[in-house]
Amino acid sequence: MSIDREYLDIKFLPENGFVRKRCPKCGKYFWTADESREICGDPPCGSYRFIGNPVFKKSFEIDEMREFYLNFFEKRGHERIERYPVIARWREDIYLTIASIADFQPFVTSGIAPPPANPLTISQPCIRLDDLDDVGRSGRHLTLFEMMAHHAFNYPGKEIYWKDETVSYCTELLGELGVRKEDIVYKEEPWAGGGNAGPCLEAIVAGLELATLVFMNLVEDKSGDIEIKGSRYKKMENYIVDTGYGLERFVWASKGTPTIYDAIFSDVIDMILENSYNLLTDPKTSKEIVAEKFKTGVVDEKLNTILSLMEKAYALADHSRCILFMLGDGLVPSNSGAGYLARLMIRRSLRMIEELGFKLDLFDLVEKHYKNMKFEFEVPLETVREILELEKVRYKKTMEKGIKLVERLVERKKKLSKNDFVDLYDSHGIPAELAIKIAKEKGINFEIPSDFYAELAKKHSKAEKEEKVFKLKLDRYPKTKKLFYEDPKIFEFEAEVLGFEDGYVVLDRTAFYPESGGQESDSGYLKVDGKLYRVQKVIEVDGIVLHKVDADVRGKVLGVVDLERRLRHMRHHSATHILLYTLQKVLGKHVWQAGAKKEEKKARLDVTHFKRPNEDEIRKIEALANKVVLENKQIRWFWMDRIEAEKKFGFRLYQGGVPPGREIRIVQVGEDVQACGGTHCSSTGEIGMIKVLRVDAIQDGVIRFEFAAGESALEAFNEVEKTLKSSSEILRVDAFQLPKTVEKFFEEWKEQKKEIEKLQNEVAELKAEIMLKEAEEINSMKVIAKVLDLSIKEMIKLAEKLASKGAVGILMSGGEGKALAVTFSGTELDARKIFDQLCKVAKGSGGGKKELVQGAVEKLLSEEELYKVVYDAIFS
RNA sequence: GGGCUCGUAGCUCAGCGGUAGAGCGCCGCCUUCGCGAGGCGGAGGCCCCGGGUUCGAAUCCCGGCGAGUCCA
Repeated sequence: MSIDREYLDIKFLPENGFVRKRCPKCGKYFWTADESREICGDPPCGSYRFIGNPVFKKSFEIDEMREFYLNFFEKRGHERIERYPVIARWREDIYLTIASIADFQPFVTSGIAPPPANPLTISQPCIRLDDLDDVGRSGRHLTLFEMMAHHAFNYPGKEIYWKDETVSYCTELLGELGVRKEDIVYKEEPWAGGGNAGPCLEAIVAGLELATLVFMNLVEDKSGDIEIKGSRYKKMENYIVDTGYGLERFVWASKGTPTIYDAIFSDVIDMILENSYNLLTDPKTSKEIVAEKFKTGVVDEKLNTILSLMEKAYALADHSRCILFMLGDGLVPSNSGAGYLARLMIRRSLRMIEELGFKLDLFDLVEKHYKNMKFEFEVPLETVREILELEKVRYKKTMEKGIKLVERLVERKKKLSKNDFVDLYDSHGIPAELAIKIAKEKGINFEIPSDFYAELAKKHSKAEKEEKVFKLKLDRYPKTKKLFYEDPKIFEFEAEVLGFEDGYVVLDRTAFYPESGGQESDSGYLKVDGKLYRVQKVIEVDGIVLHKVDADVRGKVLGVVDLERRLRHMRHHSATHILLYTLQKVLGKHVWQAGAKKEEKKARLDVTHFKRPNEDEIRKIEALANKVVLENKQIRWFWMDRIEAEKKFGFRLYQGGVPPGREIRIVQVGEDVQACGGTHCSSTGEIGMIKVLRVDAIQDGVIRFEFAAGESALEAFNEVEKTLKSSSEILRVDAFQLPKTVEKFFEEWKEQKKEIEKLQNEVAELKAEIMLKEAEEINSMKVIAKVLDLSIKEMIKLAEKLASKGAVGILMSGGEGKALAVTFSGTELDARKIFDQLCKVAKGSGGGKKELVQGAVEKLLSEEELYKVVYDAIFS
């Protein structure tokens, strides 16, 4: 069925008096029960008609509206589901939760895993930063909004409900709120997102799109036969009701306020207006000006300043709400990755606070939202405060530095090029507007170059990286049986060779652990007919384990895993779980794994945290981790249904990434629970001990812990001890005296260096005086030509003194395979000319200035020869 | 994940192949009844670290460490 025809089989619509029309303005089809309606009414084909004229029979607050909605669907057989975090931990393809359906992609929507309930209803907070610039200005854009939804997941042979019921629910819900069906427009608008697509009806009331009813039955496929918004899709076996009802829009429609912001967080807006120095009018007047704009679309020029500030106040109210969810759900601000989105929002807010002259803190607004919203967050408000405080300090520092930079630039160049503007923003974080303001204060006026933003965009548009694919055809092999999952302590096994592909042996079963989850692969050997073949590397592709071996082995083999290496990996892997658990305990719930690697000699764990832990914290972390080791807790692993595991343990499971499939492997180390495919010790005691080796900030917001467990820890200790010992032997002091001794030596070294310089200076002065006395005089110039045994530095010093006393000449000293030379002149004669003359006699090169030249020549000359060079230079 | 910028005196920075500099701060002296201010003098540098190129590197190239910033 073509996508256009997908709408024709919805019986509910014609049965209830809806007719299909085509909008003459936008050319799109829509359904209406009002026979006189000609246009779809969706802006720009129509305008908002509910402002000052609410469309519901009563006005709702956010909490009431949400409860009304969820209750409506609960009464109709849907199970209510708790919200998911706004940071999409269960997804690898997006950072933020952008829709309620995102909660169930990709495993539920693709049919691999069952939904947590079916049908279900939820109100999911979502963050979208695509229209960031419109927030505050348009009156309707938000960065964070709640998408209320009901979802039904249909499978072949098991349908819950489909299009008819969905449209019927929507009509009924709106009816209960007081909207006549004649006032609803269902507009046809194909939908696509997150790898899925399908036909969709937008429910529009009084010009406002209140809900989107998506009938998701397509999946992205390069060879698919349906094209939507530039991508190709094919039909899915299962089909899903994916609805989205904008909670904030419902509240807005129920109140009819000038903007959506006034409807949902008016008290936060009041807090901003009442505390902003730059908004000189009283809040009431300011609001009336805005109301006027949205009612008539016309604004008095003189009020533009107030309007622009009001837009900022609205945006700030919005941003602070978004920040609360970002930080509350555990996002740590950073200069890269998902954390940058948090920093972006915080910086925008801080800028607006400055522009408004808001005298309270960003945190005060965040706290106000927190108190209003009654949401639960994993990260405590106190941590949010600390993070915001740090970000504020950082921002101020950047701005101060930037302002000085612009001032210097303007003073020196007296102008700013387009490149300067681009560079200031891109490399130093100074927006063009600010640069212009600073330049103005310096008395120089600029405009933002017209193509400034285009230039920025150009700098950042780069070709997409190519996909890395393993080219081998492995379809014909069955998935390898993984013995290490049955027992991680199987180190010898018998297996059958199934094939040999490009240097890799495929077995029917294996105890070799392939590289994954940051754990390096096993090594060992395969024994065939008494011959040994080294297994150098083990990888896994689509469930098939590949063993890198030099020879094409066949038949039955005995596999022997390198025991020592594997045990070390297991200790490091179990230790990683303990360390992460400890870090979350000591530093807080915002700590998430950002990467990990387990090797033979050491392991490393990267986690999100907003500042470098101090020495005390590190020792505390280390001590607690070792306590878990000493308690010798049991380590267990088991397979579990993915959705059930998520329900029971939360998304904290997905520290090391999101494993595919319906069932996931859970590893429990003491109190810590994670989804993990690695091999582990059977109890924490087997780890022996955990020693933190070093702690680095690999980027803002990400801290790297390098550590060693078991015998590797011992080796690490030995390494340090060895270094300490050899150092202390050199200095002939006890190791404990090293810091004091080294400091003493360093100080002495510095002092002596100074002393030597002083003495050299004095010596040069004396020598210069003697030489001057002995100098020959030609054309009333004192000429000196000497062969000495001095370093280049000493000669330069000497030459400088001679030149300053008005002499000219050459100093020369032997070097390895060459001769060092310095020419100098305290007269009109150019020392470079003397050096050029010198090079005519002995090949060499050098350079300097008129008074002093240094360089080297091929051979050492005699003093007579040098005199001649100087004469020639004088008389040529 | 990718791009860009920066590491030089206690601080803010200049220098960008040819003997390490400025302003502020610090110390001493002069001027003053004293303070402020001014004048004169001085101390204070592994020019982030390690390689390379070069007769010569703070300066150019490569690698590392540290800081900052923008984009996805």
